[in-house]
Amino acid sequence: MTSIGDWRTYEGAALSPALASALRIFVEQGYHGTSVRQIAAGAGLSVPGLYHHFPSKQALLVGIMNASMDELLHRTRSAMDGAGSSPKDRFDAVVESLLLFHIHRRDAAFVCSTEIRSLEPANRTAYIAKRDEEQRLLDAIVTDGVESGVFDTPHPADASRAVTTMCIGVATWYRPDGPLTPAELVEVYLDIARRTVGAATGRGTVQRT
Amino acid sequence: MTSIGDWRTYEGAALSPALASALRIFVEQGYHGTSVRQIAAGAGLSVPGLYHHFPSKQALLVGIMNASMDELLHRTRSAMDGAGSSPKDRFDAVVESLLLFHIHRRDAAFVCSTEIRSLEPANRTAYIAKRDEEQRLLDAIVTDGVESGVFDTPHPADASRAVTTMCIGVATWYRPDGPLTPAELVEVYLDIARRTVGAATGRGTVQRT
Amino acid sequence: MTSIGDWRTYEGAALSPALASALRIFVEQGYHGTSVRQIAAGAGLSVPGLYHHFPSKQALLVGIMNASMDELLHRTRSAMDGAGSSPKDRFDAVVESLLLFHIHRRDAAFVCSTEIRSLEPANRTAYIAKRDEEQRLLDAIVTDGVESGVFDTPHPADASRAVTTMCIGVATWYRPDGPLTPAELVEVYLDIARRTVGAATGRGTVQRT
Amino acid sequence: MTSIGDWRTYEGAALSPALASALRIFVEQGYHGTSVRQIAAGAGLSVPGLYHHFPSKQALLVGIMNASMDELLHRTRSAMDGAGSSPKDRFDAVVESLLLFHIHRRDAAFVCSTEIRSLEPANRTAYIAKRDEEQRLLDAIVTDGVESGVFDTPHPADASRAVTTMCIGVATWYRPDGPLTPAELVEVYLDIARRTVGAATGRGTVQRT
DNA sequence: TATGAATGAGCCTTCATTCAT
DNA sequence: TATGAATGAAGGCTCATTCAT
Repeated sequence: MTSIGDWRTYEGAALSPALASALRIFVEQGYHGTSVRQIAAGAGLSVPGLYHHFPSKQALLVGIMNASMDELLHRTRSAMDGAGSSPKDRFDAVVESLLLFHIHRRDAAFVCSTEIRSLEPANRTAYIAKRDEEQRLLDAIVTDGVESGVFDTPHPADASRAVTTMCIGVATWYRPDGPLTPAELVEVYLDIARRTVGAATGRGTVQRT
Repeated sequence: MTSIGDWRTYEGAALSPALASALRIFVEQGYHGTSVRQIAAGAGLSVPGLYHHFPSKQALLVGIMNASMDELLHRTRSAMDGAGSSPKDRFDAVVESLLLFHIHRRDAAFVCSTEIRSLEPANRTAYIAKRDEEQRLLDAIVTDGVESGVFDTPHPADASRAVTTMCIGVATWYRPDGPLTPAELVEVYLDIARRTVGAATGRGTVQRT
Repeated sequence: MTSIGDWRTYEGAALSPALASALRIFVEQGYHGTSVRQIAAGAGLSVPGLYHHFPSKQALLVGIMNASMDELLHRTRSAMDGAGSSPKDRFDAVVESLLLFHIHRRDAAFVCSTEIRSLEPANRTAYIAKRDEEQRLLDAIVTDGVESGVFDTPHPADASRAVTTMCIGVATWYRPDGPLTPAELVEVYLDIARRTVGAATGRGTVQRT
Repeated sequence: MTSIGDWRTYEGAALSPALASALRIFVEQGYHGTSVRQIAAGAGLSVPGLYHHFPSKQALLVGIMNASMDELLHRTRSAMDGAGSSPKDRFDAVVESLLLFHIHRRDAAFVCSTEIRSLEPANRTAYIAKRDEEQRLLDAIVTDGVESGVFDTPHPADASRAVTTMCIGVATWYRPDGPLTPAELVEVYLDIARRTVGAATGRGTVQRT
């Protein structure tokens, strides 16, 4: 759906009513705190009506989490593809992609980071593979940047994970009606992220001691 | 229990059997995914025996979360008290305190960051007040450091939160049998955290472009 | 379909796909343990497609049980008609008919003896009338044989029922790939049945004490 | 409970209220046609109260069937033990034991013969082993009697099974308020059973052809 | 004719909690 | 203090059946 070039564009998520209802309530009450009856009611369906579309409550969670991670992976790859070969540009693209996703798909991203343990083993394995794939995209760029000298950190893997962690954290606290617009948040966090990996910021804010 | 000076020392947590059992299972299954029967069995108690010590399942969660946040606040204040007045030293002390807590109280910290929504409103309000109090301790130091010129970031509040976020994230992935000892992890993350707020690192690793 | 003379001949049952599917699953799981969805799937139909042919699950059971009992009655009457007037010959004919039916219509016969209680009252009444009619055919022959002195039992009604019971029981345990061919089983059970009603066997195996 | 000598004595079955209720309804509606709610109501319990005593609906069925078969085995062995070494006496004892059981434990016996397929695989295997053990007790006596010349049948195994089948069938139709007292029924069926295996009856009812 | 979609009722089971002993 | 027994409410899920298309 998202082709190269529009990885920055978010319109209303295309979740089915059932998934959208499940997502809404999972965010507020968690997977185990949510009843199928609530999900059905939120989707304007009877319980068997809900089961007509999804075979189980677990399938709803899997549907949300896999669709989200697939979208994130797709967008991140698009961002990388459009960013050229410079590690700095590629780093910026991936971080921006992470940030925009966690801003505009806040609920889904929150559930993704919160309900991994609620996935049944096979589903968890599959999901984690995708999540790790996403993490490796950033890892490779950071390693590349350090090796080519444009990044400067003695702990590329830890720095990469720290960047991911803080971007994921955005889904926990960001509010559209808060003080930061998405663009402002991206600017702020890009600055922080670049520092984390030792990419000099445009304004040269870090001096030698 | 923890007096000034030993905020770095962690021994076996002093949770009662009931709280310890609840914590263990909450980590794996979440609050709503855990039954009172499981908790009682894990504590070697009958169900009414458990209710003799705690009046409800919610009380167990409150007990875990409040005790944890109290301990963190206490340790962090001890760390600050022993760090003198330099913003850099105070920053390092608070970050190290955060890291050690999320390493050594990993399960409790994980539940604290995961189950806020499972708290009943009054309990949630009280807990969030403590959590914000902890956050403000770091915020004040960062602001102070920026104003006094030893830190350099245009976004002190966001940087402070980012540092907290990445420290909290440690509880999600740290394993005692992993590649990093607690001391090594502290060193790595202190480096990352200092960069985030523009505190020059000891080795002057970042140059101007 | 079965005319006088071929009451011994069994070819593939002429059940419709829906009835055949229902029968197959009723045998394994019982009427109440079988869902309409399973029946439809087994018949290669959608659920509404199944309802196009049969108005209810109950109608499927009625269809199986009535068709089976009608077939048995028809075959038994054909057997009697071809057996002449001797009570011994008539007895043998009816017993053989019972046996062949419970061998070749094993599944249907099993359901007939097992699911009477699953019939709604009106259907049950109608079915039991047929079943009793079948039983009376044998009862009359036994009584006749006793009165005419060719059978010797002080309990004709009980003996007749015992014979029926053991023949019905064949449907429970007979396996086409077991040690007995249908013809052998008929021979064995005819011997047993004759003894039951005191019809001297061909080999005069029983002596006075 | 039943010691040698009182295998003929039946007093009120010692089933717990839950098992008694389950049995009563299983007889009328079958296992799958019976709801746990009905069983609980019939036992004067709430549904969780029922589950306090039995962990599942299946456990109720297993409880009924295993207890019944255990009782039958025990009574049959007692009957054999008290019957001396003569095959005729031993045969009579086992058949009488079978008959009395199917008269006085009619409901349980009916469920035993009807709900085997409702047992989960492991439970079914265990139950069938007991049932076969019971059958082998009679098989051995018949074989013994044929070998020693007091019984006369060319098909001892089939005759033995036929006897068992007709005794089991008693549970299907016997009514305490019917025309036969238990003692009369035993007399009638003992006569029929003896004929089946070619044991001469006391009154010499069968002649040579 | 055939089916995707739907539903009220009910399934077995478990929940957090209580209370008599 | 500790527990066997109990319960109203709710859990996830499936039932036989219907209907618009």
